[in-house]
Amino acid sequence: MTEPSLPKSYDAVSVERRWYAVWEEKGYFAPAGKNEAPAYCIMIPPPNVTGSLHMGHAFQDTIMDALIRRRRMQGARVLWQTGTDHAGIATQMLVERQLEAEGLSRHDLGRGRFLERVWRWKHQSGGTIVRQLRRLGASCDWKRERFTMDPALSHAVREAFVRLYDEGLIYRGKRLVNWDPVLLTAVSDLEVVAEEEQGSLWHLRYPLAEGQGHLVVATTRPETMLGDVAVAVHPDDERHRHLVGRELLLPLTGRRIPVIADEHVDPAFGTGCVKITPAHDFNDHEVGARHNLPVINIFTPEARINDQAPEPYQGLDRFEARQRVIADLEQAGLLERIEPHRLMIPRGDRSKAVLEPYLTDQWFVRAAPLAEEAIRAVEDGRIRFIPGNWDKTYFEWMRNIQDWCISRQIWWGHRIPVWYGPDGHPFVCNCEEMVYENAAEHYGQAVELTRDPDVLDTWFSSALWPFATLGWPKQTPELAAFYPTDVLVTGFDIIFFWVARMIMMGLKFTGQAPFREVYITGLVRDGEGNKMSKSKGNILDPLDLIDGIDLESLVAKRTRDMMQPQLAAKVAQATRAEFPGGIAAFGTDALRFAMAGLAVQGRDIKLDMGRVEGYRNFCNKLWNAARFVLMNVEGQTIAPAGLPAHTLPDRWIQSRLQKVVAAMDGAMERYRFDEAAAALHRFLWGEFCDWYLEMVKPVLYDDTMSDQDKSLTRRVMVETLESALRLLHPLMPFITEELWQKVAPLARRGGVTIMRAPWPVVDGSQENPETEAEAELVMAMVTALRNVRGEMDIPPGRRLPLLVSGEAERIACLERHEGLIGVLARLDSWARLEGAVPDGVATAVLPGMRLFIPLAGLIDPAAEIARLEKSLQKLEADLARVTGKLGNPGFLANAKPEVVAGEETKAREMGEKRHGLLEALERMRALQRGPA
RNA sequence: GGGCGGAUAGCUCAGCCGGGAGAGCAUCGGCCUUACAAGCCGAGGGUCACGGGUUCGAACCCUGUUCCGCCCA
Repeated sequence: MTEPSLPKSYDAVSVERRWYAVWEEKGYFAPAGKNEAPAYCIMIPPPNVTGSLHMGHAFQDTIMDALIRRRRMQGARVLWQTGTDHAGIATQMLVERQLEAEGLSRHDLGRGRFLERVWRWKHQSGGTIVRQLRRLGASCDWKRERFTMDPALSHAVREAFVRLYDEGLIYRGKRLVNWDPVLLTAVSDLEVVAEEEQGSLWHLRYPLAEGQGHLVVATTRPETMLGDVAVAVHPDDERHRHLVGRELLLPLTGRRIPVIADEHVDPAFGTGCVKITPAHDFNDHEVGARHNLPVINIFTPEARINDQAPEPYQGLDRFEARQRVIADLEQAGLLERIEPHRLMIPRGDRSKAVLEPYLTDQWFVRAAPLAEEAIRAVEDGRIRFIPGNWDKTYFEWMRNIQDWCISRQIWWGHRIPVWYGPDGHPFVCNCEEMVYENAAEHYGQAVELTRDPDVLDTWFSSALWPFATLGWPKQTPELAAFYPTDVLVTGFDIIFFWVARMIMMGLKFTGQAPFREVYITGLVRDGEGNKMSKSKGNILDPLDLIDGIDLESLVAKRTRDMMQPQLAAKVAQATRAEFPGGIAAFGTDALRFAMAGLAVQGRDIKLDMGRVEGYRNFCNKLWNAARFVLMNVEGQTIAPAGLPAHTLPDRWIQSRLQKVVAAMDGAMERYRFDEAAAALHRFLWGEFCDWYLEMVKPVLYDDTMSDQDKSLTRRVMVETLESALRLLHPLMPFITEELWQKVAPLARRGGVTIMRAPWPVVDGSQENPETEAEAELVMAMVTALRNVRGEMDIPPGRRLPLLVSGEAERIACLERHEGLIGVLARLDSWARLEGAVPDGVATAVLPGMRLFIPLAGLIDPAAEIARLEKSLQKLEADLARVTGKLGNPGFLANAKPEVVAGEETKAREMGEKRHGLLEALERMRALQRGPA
């Protein structure tokens, strides 16, 4: 052994920083490999430019990076396309908040200067998340980083718009849309989050216009009565049928409105009479259209009452108006009652403002025609969801798809490429100069044009991401090489927002689905299973798990900038309870391995900190295993390649390595990252460290072993480790690179980085079932002896004598590996049992052999009896089950022959073992009854 | 109301085609054994939510029920 060349424990932080910088600087992330090599491409779901890294990114990016690194090692030309999106509303809100702090609004600056200001923000602060992404070890090609507002992508967006417009797939129309009265923009259906909130159901009396009597309507939004144009009842509703066709006097307005019959009314809800406000309710809008009713808009864009309502209400905010309307109705004796009611309130996903259905001119994508092909692409398997059942969700949405409102009344984003002539005639063009030419041609003279002020939904540009980032609409070599991409890795929460729309746009503009597979991940939740959110104060920052964080900083971080500051104390308390010592630094590799280990398909994952810590320990274990290998190999002779291994441990570990390579490939191909992590963990810790490195010690340290044997073992040891490092690299890039740099030369493997080292392939010539069986017997003997030692409280340092009896081949095996077994089981000596079993022995029964430990002084008969009885009890339960099965004629007749044979073998071995245990028990009992 | 998923050891989760219930963490006992105490050796711990069915045989397949979560309306 030489002086250790590695520190005694693994220090993740220094290693990670160093290697990432090297990789990036040397350009290892860029596509490489020969042109004829297969291409492999993953598009990163572009994170929001205002965002910062969260657990969802850590999870998904780990998976993407693992896929990417493995393919790269397999020799593919690999591109992980990265970038960010411009997050129209979020970014604009952020910059507007900054302006607000300076006492300014965007209108004070004007559109041009405001946009300059946003760009300035982007250049200064927009890179947070991509810097953080690097800390995860993400091997994306930063040289090709894209932003959805880049000139090239903006060009693609305009081009897409124009083409869709020309085909009639984009149109402008006055429609009821979801309107955000705070942000003053329309949003799409998907940006509405409807949640149940406590409200009231107001019962209002509407008097008949002619004669006595009234009718009672129930509403959750009394203020909208100012815009009522009818009251509807169900045509079959006996209670109200006689009123259909009559007129009501709409209170507070003096308007006469009809009572109509409509199937849509639910007679069981409220009073069975529904007020109809077509301008402010999606259902009412349809009812109104069916009955040719007028549409009376009573709101300003800010959701204040406009001049369509009676004067006293004008200018009131919608919530003030509600109070006022109720008060006035009550005064007029028209408020029958108020009951508490839970209802769904639609809020904007960014502003959290209560949204209004609001009638405005907007741009829409006609989605149904695009959806048709997108549905087919999944139906016929061009695109496959993993897990498969997500296709149901996709189909359901696609088959009921609504037109997509793509215009936003904000400034930050891709401005709609439409200009209007003096008479309002629209000119749609990708290029501003051309538009004026077209207009001049249209009008026969040069004219002034006004550009549409709206911008496009950010998701419109994201939908083009897979091909726009590769140069579309130009037919670039990148597009030819990497499109369609191979797999998309993303969360189920954006299947509609993004996945579905990418599929539609990809098919439309390239004729090909943008990816072949879609791996859908679950959400990362906290240890209790709660969704992580700022307001709950349960966010865990991946970087805090990597670098560690002290308690006070964590508390401060979680309670900073809370939307509801009154929750801060609670959050602080919960945080102190959950992380009394803060969070330890686990390192990126441990975090990544945990993410992979938890990545079970079709299920959200609860982040188990114990697991992350366990894998931090695994890193250290690996580190020390490598340290041990290096200590024993550096500066020593290493057998030449090609010389076959011949010791049992060497041949065993080589055979096991083949199994783990195959397991790893299988798991990765099926996107079973949990299995991949488990296979590597089991092999490295459970086999390589626990057994192989221990079995190697007798070889390396025994003076009677030949130099050639030792040099062979050194070679196998270092080769196996080197292969294992390559297998582990996709999940743990940093520690594997650090160790590989030292290990690879000793394993005579060239190359500058493990990133570009070849992916291990199964070598059938090293698979060896006989060796594995022999090793298993050796290990079984060692385990049995350790078990006796542990159960009988025999000090670990005490060397044991051993007597054996049994089948000749078993004993021969012991004889062949006596050195190995002697060291592992700490034997003093062993001998074949001649004659009767001596008194006072502890017994272990293995298939085909019995092990006796004659240590009269150390063996407590009572303890040994207890131990044997426990073992016997367990055995008899199993044996009963097996004999029961074999005694069942149905089983013998129907079960597969190999199953029956297996059960018979089991029964034989168990019977034998039972026999041995009973004999041992009898001997101990005799000893206890009367010492001779 | 429709759809999807979940219920397995104290906790977090595996368990492929039906054939002796597993891992990590936690717990208990013993160890500074010459890579690693972030470690080593050993042990205990499960009515596989509940009922019915199919089968020689069910954690697994079918069916019903309960509870939990998510999505859509």
